[in-house]
Amino acid sequence: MEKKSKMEWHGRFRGRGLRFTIPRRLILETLSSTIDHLSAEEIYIRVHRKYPNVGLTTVYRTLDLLERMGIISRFQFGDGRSRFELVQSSTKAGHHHHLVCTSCKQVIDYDDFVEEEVELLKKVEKALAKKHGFEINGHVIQFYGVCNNCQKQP
Amino acid sequence: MEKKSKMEWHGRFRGRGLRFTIPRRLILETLSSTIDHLSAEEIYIRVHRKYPNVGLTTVYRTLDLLERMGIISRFQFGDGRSRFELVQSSTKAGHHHHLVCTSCKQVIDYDDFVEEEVELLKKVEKALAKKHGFEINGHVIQFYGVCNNCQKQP
DNA sequence: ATTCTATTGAAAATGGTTTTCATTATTAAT
DNA sequence: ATTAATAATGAAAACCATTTTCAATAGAAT
Repeated sequence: MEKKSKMEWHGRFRGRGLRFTIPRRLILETLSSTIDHLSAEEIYIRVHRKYPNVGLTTVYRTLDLLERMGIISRFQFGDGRSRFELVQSSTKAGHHHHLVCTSCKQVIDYDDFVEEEVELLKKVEKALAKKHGFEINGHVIQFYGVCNNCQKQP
Repeated sequence: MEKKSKMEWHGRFRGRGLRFTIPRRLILETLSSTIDHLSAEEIYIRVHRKYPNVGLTTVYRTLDLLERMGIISRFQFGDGRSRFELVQSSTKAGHHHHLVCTSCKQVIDYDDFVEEEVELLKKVEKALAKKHGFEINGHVIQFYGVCNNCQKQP
């Protein structure tokens, strides 16, 4: 599994004439080994612990690249920074949507109704793609609210 | 309609011990008179044209306030700045969702399937609110893709 | 008109992200 | 393996949307 995805990744890079470097591998491994929604800086810190001569700049550049390659998704939850996770294709297990507390910024992944949501979204996506000539390759569903804990403390 | 909403707004401010000042009125009028998703700076420019001694700081502060009051919604389409529109309650006409071109950043409002979407979302919202103890007060549905025009030019 | 205090504008500070540029490292060819 | 070509990197500086600070101003109740 480790090996397999490593080779998969390597192939996706080489296929585009890109190099599968150490920083790129470490960033992908970091994202693979957590369910959290990490920010660029959080990824930098974790990568940096294992391999101290990786710079924050490279993390930003790599995240942009991975997003353009369709390997990771970028989310904005309202705390002023982008957060990233490995793409969970909406047709596969693991795909989820987000519930965000606008007060403490915590994010809960939910998948309770994702099948239903995705089913509808696929229909909408198809219609919108046709109507507006778009090539659609992603979606976001997010609920915003105030979590249990934040409701108590004013 | 102009007068009516002006009085309505005035009431909502006074009800919270807030003042309905000239900058606040102008910002609300600006948002009322467009269907665009304006950024803080775009709002500032428009307000500034009519009333040059309104500062950008005040625009930011007012937008934060209006969002907290539930009068406007903030969206992040990925171009690095927040964009705002008057709240269109999901139960009322005018409510729409967004289709975003990740290349040129254009945003298309669509309402083709919004009734269906909102119906499902209400069900999900209720379940999530109960399950996680959230008080949910908003949602985002966005599709991301590449528009007709951007597909042509590499 | 006066008082109280919410609100404001200007300037400075903040903080996430991007750019610049000289250096390094990966790959394909030798 | 070496080498040549160039993709990728790190550090520092630049960038830019947003926030903070603070003294001055202006709503609203009296």
